[in-house]
Amino acid sequence: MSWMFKRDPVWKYLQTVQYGAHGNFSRLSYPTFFPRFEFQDVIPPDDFVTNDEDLDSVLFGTLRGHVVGLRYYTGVVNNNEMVALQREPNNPYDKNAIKVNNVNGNQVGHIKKDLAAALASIMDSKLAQVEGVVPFGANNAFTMPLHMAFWGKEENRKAVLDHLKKHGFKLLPPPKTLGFSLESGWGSGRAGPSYSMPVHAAVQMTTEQLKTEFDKLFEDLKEDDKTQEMEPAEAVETPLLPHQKQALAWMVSRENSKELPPFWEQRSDLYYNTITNFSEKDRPENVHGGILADDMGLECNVNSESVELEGNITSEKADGLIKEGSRCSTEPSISDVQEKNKYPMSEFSSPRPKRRKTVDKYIESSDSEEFETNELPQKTKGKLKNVKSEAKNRGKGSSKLKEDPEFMCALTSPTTTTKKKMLKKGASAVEDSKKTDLEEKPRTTLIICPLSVLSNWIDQFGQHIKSDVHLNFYVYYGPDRIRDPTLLSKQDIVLTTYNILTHDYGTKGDSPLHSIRWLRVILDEGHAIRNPNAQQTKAVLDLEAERRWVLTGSDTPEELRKKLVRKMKLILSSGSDEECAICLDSLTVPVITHCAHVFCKPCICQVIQNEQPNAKCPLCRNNIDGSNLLECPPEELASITEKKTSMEWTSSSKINALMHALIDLRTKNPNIKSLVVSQFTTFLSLIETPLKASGFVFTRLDGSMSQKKRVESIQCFQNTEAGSPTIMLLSLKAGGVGLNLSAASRVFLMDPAWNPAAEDQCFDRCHRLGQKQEVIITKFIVKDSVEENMLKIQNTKRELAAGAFGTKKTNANEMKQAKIDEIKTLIDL
DNA sequence: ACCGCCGGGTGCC
DNA sequence: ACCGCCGGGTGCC
Repeated sequence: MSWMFKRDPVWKYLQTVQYGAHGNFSRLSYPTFFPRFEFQDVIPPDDFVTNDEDLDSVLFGTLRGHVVGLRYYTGVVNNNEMVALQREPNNPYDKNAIKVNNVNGNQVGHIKKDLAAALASIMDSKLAQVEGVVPFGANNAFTMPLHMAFWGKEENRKAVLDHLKKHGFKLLPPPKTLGFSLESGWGSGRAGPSYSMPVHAAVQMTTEQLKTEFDKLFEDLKEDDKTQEMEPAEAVETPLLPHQKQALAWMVSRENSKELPPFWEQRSDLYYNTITNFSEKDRPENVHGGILADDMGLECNVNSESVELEGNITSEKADGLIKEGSRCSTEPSISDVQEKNKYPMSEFSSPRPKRRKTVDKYIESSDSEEFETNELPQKTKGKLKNVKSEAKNRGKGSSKLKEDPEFMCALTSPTTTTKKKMLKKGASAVEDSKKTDLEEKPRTTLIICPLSVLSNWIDQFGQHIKSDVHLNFYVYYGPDRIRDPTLLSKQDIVLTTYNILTHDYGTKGDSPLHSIRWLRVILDEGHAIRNPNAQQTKAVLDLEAERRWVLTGSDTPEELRKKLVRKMKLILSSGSDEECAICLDSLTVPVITHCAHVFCKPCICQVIQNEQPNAKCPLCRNNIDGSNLLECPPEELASITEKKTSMEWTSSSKINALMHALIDLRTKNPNIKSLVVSQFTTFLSLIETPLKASGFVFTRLDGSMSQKKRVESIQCFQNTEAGSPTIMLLSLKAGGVGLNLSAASRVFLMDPAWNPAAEDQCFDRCHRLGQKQEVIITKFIVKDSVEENMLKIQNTKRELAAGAFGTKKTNANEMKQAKIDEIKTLIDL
C-alpha cells in the first residue's frame, strides 16, 4: 500500500534547510539567499536523496490540527503551502513547543499546545517525521488549520499511533486511492482527502508552466540587443573581438538586472513565488547575471576578466556598474543544460560546430591531493606578472588548455529551476537579511575551476591584463591554505577548485568559502562538476542500491569479480550515452572499481597515480587501488560495442534513406502525404530533427498522446490545404482500428514488425474509403541482416494466413514446421 | 451558590 | 476571536 505514497523530496529538503542537514543548527548559517553563492547547488547534502530513512518510510496517516499565535509572527503562507514543523524545546513557556515556519524559514506560529504535547516526543525520538500543509485559512488572523502527514518506518507505526492515542489523537488512515485530479483536494470528504495532490498542487509546476518560465528566461536573452557592444577597461590589453564585446555588454547588463528572480511575480502589494506558493512583502533580491557558455574557453576567460576589471579596477568605467555586492551563482542544472541545447543559449558562441572532448584535459583536472603534496603554490599574491611565470614553471600545459574546445563559465546564474532550490534559497533569506546591513560591501570575486584550469586562469590574467595593474588574488588551495575570511574578502579574486570546495563543505569548521559574501562567483568548466547524485535527479536510488548490492555479503574474490563484471556489462550495454565521469567522454577501455563505478582505464589510473597512496573514487570517495580495477573482458566488450554501433548505423542509414525518399517525393509532387511508421517512438523522435531541418511540415501520432491531441493531429494531417503537414510520424500500435489516414498515399515502414498483420493494418488506415490515389508502401530493410530474413518470414506468414482461408486447413504439425522454418530463416540457415 | 448563568476581558508557546 | 476560556458578578419566577 505504502508504495503509493512517495515522499516528495521537497519535504526532506525543507527539513534539511530548516534544521540543518544533521540536526545541527550551525548548518543553518550556510551562504544565504540569492546574493550568496549556493554551494548546495554544487554539493547537495549527501543525505538529501539517499537517506535510508526515506527509502523505507511509509505514511502512517494524517492528522488535522491548528497553528496558533499567528499574530505574533510575521511569516505568512498561502493556501496549500507547505510549512516546516520545528521543535523548540527551550521555549520558556512550554518545553513541548513546536514552531511552524514557512518555506522561507519565517515563523508563522506554533502548534497548539495540546497537540504539541503529543507531537514533541514523537519528533524528538524521530519515530515519525511530520510534514505540514496549511490547506486553507492562510489569511486567518489568529489561527489556521494545519494538515499533517506522519511518515516513518513500519516498525515504528504502532509506537506512534499508541503515543498519539494516549494524548487523544487518532491518525486518519492514508487514503485508499490516489486521485489524480486536482479537484480531489481538501474538500472531498469521503475516505479522507487525497493526501498528495494538494501538496503537489502547491509546489509543482506543470510542464507547461515550466516551459513558460523557461521561455521567459530565454526571451530575456534573445531580447538582449546583440548589437550592443562594450569596450573593455583600459587595463585589458588584448583587443576584444566583436562577439566578446557583445558578451561583455551582456554580462554587465546581467549584473545590473532589475528584474525579479525567475518564478517570482508581483501580485498587488506582495511578491509571489509561483512554485512554492510562498509570498512576502519584501521584494526578493534581484538575481543578476546569467550563464555565458561557449565552445571556446579562452574567449570566455577573457570576457570574465573584463567584467572583473569593470568591477574592480578601472573606476572610470566601473563606476556605477557594479552596484550591488550580492551575487549568486549556481551550477547549471541538468534542465538548464537541456534547455541550453534547445535554445541558442549564448549569442556569442563560437561557430565551431562540433564539441570535441579530450581525455588529457580531465586527467589533469582530476583535482586531488597531488597538488597539495607537491606543495605547489598555495599562495599567489601580488603582481600578476610574477604569477604568470610561476604558473608556466609548473608546466601544467597551459597551451593545451588554451585549445580546450569546451568552456563554460557561469556568472551568477539564476538557475532556480527546481523547487528544492527555491526552498533552499527561501530558507536562507532570513539569515541574509539579518546580515546584509552589518556587512561591508563585498569586493571579492570567487573563481572555482578544476585543478587543471587553475594555472590557466593565472596565466590568462597575466596575458591579457596590463602588468602594472595590481589585482590582489589568492589561490585558496593546498594544505596550508589560509582559512581566514578577512584575508580572503580583502582580495580582488580568490581562486579555488571544486574539490577544495567540496572538501571544505564537509569539514566541521566554517569554511570561509561558504561564509564570505562574494561579489560574484565564476564557475569555470562547470560541466566538469557532475554531481553523481544529480544525474538522474530516481536513478540515484537505483545506483545506490546496486552499489550496495555489489558490496553486500561476503563474496569470494571470484564471486565479487563476476558481479562487478556483470555490473559493468549492464552499465555499458544499457547506456545510451554512458560516459566516464573523469573525461566526460565515452568510455575507452572501461574498468570497474570495487565500489562499482566505471571509468576509462587511463583516466582512473591517472587519478590513482595522482592521489597515491590514498586514492579515492572520484564518484563516491571510497578508497580505490590500481590492483583492484577490473577490465571488461574483451569478448564482452566487442559484443556490446558491436551491438551498439550496428544499431546506430542501421538507424542513421535508414533515416538517410527515408530523407532521400521524402525529398525526392516532394520534388516530384509536393502534395503527396506520407506516413512514416515505426514501433519505436524514440526512433520517430530521431526522425523529427532531419525533417525539421529539411523544412517538412509534419505531425505525429503515438500512444503517449491524449485523445484530444490525437484528433487534432489527425485532422491536421487529413487537411489538404496548402501548408498542412505532408508527413505523419505514426507509432505502429497507436490508435484504434478506425483510424482514417486516407490523406496519405505513401507509407514508409521503418522497422519490420514480427507480425505483418500490424503493418497491414497500418496500410489499411490510409487505404480507406475516400482514398483516390494508389497507395505505395516502402519498407526499409537493411541488406544481409536479420531484418531481411524477417521480411521473408512475413511473406511466409501472409501466405499461411491466405492459406487458412483456402482449401486446406493448417494442422498442428504444419504449424510446428512453419515455426521451425521461421527460426531457420531468421538465422539464415 | 462547594452551583449555573451572564457578559466583559481577553487571546501562542 | 462571528470563537473558547477565564474569572467576577450574580442569583426564583
